[in-house]
Amino acid sequence: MPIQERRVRERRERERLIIDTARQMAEAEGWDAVTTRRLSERIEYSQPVLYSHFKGKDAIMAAVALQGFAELATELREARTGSTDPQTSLAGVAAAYAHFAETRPVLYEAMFTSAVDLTFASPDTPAELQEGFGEIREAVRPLVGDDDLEVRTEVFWASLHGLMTLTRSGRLRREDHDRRMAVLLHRFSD
Amino acid sequence: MPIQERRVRERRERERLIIDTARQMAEAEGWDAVTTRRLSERIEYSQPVLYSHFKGKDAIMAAVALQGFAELATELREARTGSTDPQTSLAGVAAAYAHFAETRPVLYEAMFTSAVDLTFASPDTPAELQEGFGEIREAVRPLVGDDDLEVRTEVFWASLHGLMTLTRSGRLRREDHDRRMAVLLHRFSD
DNA sequence: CTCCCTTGCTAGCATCGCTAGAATATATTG
DNA sequence: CAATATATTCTAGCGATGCTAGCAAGGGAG
Repeated sequence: MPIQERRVRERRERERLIIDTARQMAEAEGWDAVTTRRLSERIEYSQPVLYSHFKGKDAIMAAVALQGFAELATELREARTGSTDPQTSLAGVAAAYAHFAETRPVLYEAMFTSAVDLTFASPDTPAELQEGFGEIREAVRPLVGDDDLEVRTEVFWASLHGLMTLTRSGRLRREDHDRRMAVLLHRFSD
Repeated sequence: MPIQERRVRERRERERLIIDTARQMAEAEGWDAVTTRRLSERIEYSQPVLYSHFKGKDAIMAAVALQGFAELATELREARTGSTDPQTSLAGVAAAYAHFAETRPVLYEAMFTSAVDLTFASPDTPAELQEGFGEIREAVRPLVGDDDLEVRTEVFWASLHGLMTLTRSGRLRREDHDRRMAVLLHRFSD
């Protein structure tokens, strides 16, 4: 019976609509403006349908965050494979990461300062999350070898993350961004 | 007329009471549990008195955050001056920073993930904020000299910050913390 | 045609940050 | 001392929030 199929397809499409609309609203007006009421109004359904798809608002943000992780991973991959020289490759990855955080602040916020229910470093970690970290790791590998690769990657990533969050919250002057990136890259170029 | 003096004194004491109570509640139950209603109940005053002292809930959190910056600064100073060897001194500062973030998560949250209205790197930056940064800078100075001192300090601090925020949100396995700290210190020890 | 079960809706709960305006206490006058 | 003026604090309520119970409509099965 193809009716059932149509149903599940429509349901999937509506779930996608919820995620996309939530993201659009957040990018246009910030996450605070994404209320369940306004979101349900925008998708032209009532509030409770949101809860038939997601456990709550946090779960919707987490779904948007997952999209963000996927996009970040592909952009990091492009940056990494954009050069054969390990130095430039790592610099490209770092720049791509920074560019992502700066140009998609709402996505970055959902990915890191909220969305606590997305587990990391765990067997059931979503693939999108592991990919992004993997790209950074593969960019770091040619420079440091396999010794402490995982740990070094974590520190490099955390440094990038710290730089971007402090920059975005006004803790670091934006005009010195390039100099900070240069220092960071120099520190991690054995 | 000493009556006026008593008044302003009592008012100062009540303001202190608000801040201390807010902090206690946050440390006991998290910031979400610190509502204006519950806070006013705890200090045995009505809600509007909070608004005669602070512009809003954010301002109360900012006041708590300021306490946090002061405490962090003194702990960093103790760690820095605890050793004459530059290496151990910097390691001590880093460990003290990490210890602060881990043992006072609620304070750290108010200081960094919220409290946006506290300006940094600005002439009107509160002294408490500058002191903390200053301690890190003075710990970094013996190792790197005066070249790019400011920028290098910013990167070192951001790395610490990134490590702790990612750890606290479950993005980094806690059991590898010491190894990550070792890597970070090694990276910044010329 | 009737029953049923899925699906979506209306309406409402509890709570939030915040505030207008009444009420109470304190101080300053006649 | 009484009366007015001035702070100060409270009661009550506004407009939101996330979320949910319980009802109505719709299509599929017998």
